Amino acid sequence: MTIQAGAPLPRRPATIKDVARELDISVATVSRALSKPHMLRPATVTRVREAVDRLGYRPNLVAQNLKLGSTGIVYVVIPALSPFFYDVFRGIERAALELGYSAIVAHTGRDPLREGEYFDQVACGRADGVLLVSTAQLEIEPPHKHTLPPTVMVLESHGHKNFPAVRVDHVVAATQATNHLLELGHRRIAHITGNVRAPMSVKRREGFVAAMAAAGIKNAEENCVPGEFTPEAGQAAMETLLQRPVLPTAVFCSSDEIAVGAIRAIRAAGLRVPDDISIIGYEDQRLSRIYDPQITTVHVPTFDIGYQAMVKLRRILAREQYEHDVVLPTHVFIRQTTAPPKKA
Amino acid sequence: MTIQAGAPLPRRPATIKDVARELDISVATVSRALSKPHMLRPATVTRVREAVDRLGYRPNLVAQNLKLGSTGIVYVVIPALSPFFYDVFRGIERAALELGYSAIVAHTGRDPLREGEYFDQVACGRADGVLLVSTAQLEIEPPHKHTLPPTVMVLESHGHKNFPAVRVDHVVAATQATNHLLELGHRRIAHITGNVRAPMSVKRREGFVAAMAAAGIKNAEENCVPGEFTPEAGQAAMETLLQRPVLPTAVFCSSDEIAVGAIRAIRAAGLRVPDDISIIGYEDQRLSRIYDPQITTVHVPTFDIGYQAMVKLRRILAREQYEHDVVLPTHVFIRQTTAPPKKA
DNA sequence: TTGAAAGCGGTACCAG
DNA sequence: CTGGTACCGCTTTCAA
Repeated sequence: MTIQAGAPLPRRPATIKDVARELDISVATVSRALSKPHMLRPATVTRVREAVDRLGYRPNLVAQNLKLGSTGIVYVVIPALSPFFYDVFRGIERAALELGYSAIVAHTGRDPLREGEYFDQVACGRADGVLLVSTAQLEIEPPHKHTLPPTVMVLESHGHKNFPAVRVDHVVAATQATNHLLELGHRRIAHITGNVRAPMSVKRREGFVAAMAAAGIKNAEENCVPGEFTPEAGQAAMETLLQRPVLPTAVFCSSDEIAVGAIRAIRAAGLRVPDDISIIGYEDQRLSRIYDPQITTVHVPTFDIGYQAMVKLRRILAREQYEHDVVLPTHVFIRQTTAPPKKA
Repeated sequence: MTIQAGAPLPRRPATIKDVARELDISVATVSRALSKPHMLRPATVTRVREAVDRLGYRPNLVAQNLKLGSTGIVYVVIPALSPFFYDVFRGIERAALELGYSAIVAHTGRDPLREGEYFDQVACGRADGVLLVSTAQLEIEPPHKHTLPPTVMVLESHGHKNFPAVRVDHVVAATQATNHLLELGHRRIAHITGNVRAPMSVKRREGFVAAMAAAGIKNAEENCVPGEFTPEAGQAAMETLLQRPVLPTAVFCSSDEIAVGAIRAIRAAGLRVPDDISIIGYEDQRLSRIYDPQITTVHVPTFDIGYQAMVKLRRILAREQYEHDVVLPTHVFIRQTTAPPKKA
């Protein structure tokens, strides 16, 4: 076990002045050699480059930001690190790369305080804008009202602030899921919701109930059982459902993770998916493809959402025109967990 | 569809000067009222606070950083956003919170260039240090040699640079996994490796071969089939294994995702896990608990690794003593995919 | 207790 | 083509 003494930090980094002094030229020249080489005599540029190498000089970005007033960074603020978020982030990142930005993930753990902090950081010049990825209720603290940075909502729209958004319509998507089940011939369809405090959960339930009503099935509310966005909650909710005197032939789960839990419960009860009960998930997480059986689910175009959100943020920053609210379409991806109901 | 005109960005944020002018006092006083109120007459402090509120003033962090020379931010640089990374990050975050830092995720997509860029950003004052989470081979570009920022490696040690690290010993861990199988009575044990370019893959294989040799089974190399860290690769590798004239009774998979693929292949062949073939994974990803059956795996203490890495980085930044290389223990978590071999 | 001013490390304008 | 210098917004001596 090697104990490291309070080791010296890397020595003071070279500054532009060091380079200027080394070459006995002005800092202005050094600065130009680096950012606008075409303005200088090639020989000068070369000398500067060499000195820069020799001294290991790197421009201090903080100073650069301060002077320029922009950072080329956007904060991607997310409530929770979830697999669902991957693809969204990939889309953001792709666009950021193309547009010359760095996208940095700021995780809040659903803590409104930290969310506020990150907004502050951005408002205070640490980044140029924020992409607010929402999968749950958001609370942006009032203190920031004066100086909210350029923001676009990703996945959701925001209840209170009227931020520009790139999102999907959960009501429509839930309707699609329900219709898929209906079209297979199911009538006794149950729904396991996500965390009811999350607006998306209530919208999905809303879509479910509406689709059922449109098919002539009233009081579908009674077929809804409250859950959370975890396999454990899905399992518990499915167990409740399995106790009822009359079993559903299909279940619309508010997320893929819930679906995984539901399937486990069904199997534990000695029943089979989809033979006895069909299951449809939501989100099209990687999990739904990996799982055995592969889960039929509502695909949310996460990559595109991320991509377009970043593009929109750029337009805002560049003061170009943009569409305030963009809604992307969802689709049902049919895989192995849905089938027509068994003939009784 | 509402087209938003090139909307005005939030108006120029108030600066410390605005506040000073508003109150007809000096900027120094404003600065002090905010950071060292005890130095001022309480009345002054109050007046300043009010003006700050009124104008919506927030100190510009960039300017503050420039002056103070530190940011309170650490970059968590990761090659790929993976579930495995979650818990590591949670640990980092917990420690960061306790120590008064913000941990920001910088994703490189395994692109050495971007990795270099982030290092630069930090070296150039955008953050105080970096936690380099490695799940694969890393290439830090030479140009940064002069001014590498304070860095600690997380999960791995670095082949070339001798960064301080908090990690596990993959050779030992692989030995544990293999021994578990051996102790159950298995002798025909196969191993599906991860991407062979990743050092961790070769270490795991090394541990496997060593454990087999120690049990008197020579040439275990022949039981190794190359894969990648994905379910698809795991499935393909397992299919290869299933073609062999004599089947293994157990398979040590280099990751949980590989295990998932292997299980799929086994089932597709009409065999059962663990009745016909036992499977052990590695990493203890969330997936291994969610999956049905739950996967026996080697637990890597991801949260602790993250936590301790952040603590170490703080010590480095504070110029305190620290242990250069910290190795945390791993354990086999026995779940549902391993059992004694069938009596033939 | 408060103010004036230097300076953090750059960039860009204005001269020459 | 190059140098001098003001300035970005803030903190912190040094004086008053």
